[in-house]
Amino acid sequence: MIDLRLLREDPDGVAAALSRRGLDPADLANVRDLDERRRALVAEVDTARSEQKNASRTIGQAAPDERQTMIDAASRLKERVGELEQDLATVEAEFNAAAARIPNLPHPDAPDGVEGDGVVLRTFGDRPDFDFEPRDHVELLESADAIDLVRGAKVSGARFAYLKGDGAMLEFALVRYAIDVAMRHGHIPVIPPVLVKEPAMYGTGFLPTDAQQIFTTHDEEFYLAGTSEVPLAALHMDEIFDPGDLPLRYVGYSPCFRREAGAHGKDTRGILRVHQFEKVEMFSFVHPDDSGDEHERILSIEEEIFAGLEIHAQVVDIPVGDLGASAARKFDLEAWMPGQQAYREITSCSNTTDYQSRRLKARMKVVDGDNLFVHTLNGTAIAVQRAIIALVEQHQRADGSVAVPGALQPYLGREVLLAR
RNA sequence: GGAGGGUUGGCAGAGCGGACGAAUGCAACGGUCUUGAAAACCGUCGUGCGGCGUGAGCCGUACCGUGGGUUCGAAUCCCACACCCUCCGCCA
Repeated sequence: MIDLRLLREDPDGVAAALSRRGLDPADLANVRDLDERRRALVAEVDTARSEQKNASRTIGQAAPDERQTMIDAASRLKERVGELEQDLATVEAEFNAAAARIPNLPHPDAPDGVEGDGVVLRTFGDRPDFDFEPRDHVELLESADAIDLVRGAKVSGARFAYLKGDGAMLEFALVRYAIDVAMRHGHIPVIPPVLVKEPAMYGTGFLPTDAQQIFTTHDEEFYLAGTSEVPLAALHMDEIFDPGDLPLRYVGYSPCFRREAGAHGKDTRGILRVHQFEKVEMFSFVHPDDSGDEHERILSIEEEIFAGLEIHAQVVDIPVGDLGASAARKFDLEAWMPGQQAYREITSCSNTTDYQSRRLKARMKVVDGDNLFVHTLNGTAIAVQRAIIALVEQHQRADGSVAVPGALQPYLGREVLLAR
């Protein structure tokens, strides 16, 4: 949710910022109009209710013979209140629906452009240079029986896979490695629920905008979280932090569910884009002044994790046109994938400023003045399936086996993987 | 799945139709006293929305699990749902 006070005070500034990400100015004008109508009606309702309350208050002590006329008068005021309340409810519902669709204001430093216009800030690690024809992850994993895509499709359909043998063990190792790094940086480990109720989805900004991307249960009582960002953010919904509680940092491990509607025919090979994957996700609640620093901090942890895995990747500043509804700024790590000869997204970290906290009502106590909405940030520590692709493709050897990077060896108890 | 009990401010806990945003205690915060601290005493002490001063403040309104209903008036009465606790069944 954007800041309505800011929209009232500086409508042109807000419109200018949001036009960078392609919002129709008419949508914003509509919200402003509904907000004004809403406020006018609130004043009317409050006044009417005040009159009604005063009228009924005096009835208690009134003499018996006066009571009936007073009750009649109060009844008429009651009707008036009822009518105005209905008008208000209608306008408020319209207003809420319109306001919920306005995305967050982009950070001034976020680059212009749409998907593909990202700015590469830096790269790390060495791009592997093979003296043989590199295989892609499907060949590498299938030939070592570390993955079963055919039976994944038989049981669950397209975009599902079994990880087995070394593939399964690789997941456990990567997850524990990533959690350990995040914990070293003060993040509290969490296994969150992944079936969540509607308020958690609205609160984090995935609804209403990304409805086509989300699985629901048959009775539609639950939504399947597409990332543990959802239950981690909602963990503190409707709460007021003591300033001493912040920063509050978590690292969650959970499966992630995505419909991938509209991605038909895209990335159909292997496990790059699947309906269900596992992810270790960092999440922070911070003082509003600190979110810029926290964003850099989370990004640096991601770089530490992948540098430790000796994976070559680039850091990309994502353009405003490619931001999710709740993000003000986003950095992705894109790893080199020899099987595709391309850099592909393996992590993503976003500063959502006060957009989620405003919807979730996660605030911070302020002694002199209004309580502040905290800022929230999220970032991938390990997206298991994509990390596996980058790892096996970059560290593959001529015989199809994979050299395990030093940092992962203690977790795997092995120096070589996928050997036949 | 069956039976019963519960849900009130940060916590504990009263209130069961008429001035209740809600007694009281604890915690917290400010002050007096003290060399300092404790104790004692005095005061403050929820959140949202709307408005005014847009400065600490003031006014109105809403909120006693959630949503409906009855009533001139609901924390208090009625209905539904959610969650928590206890017991039985099932289960990892």
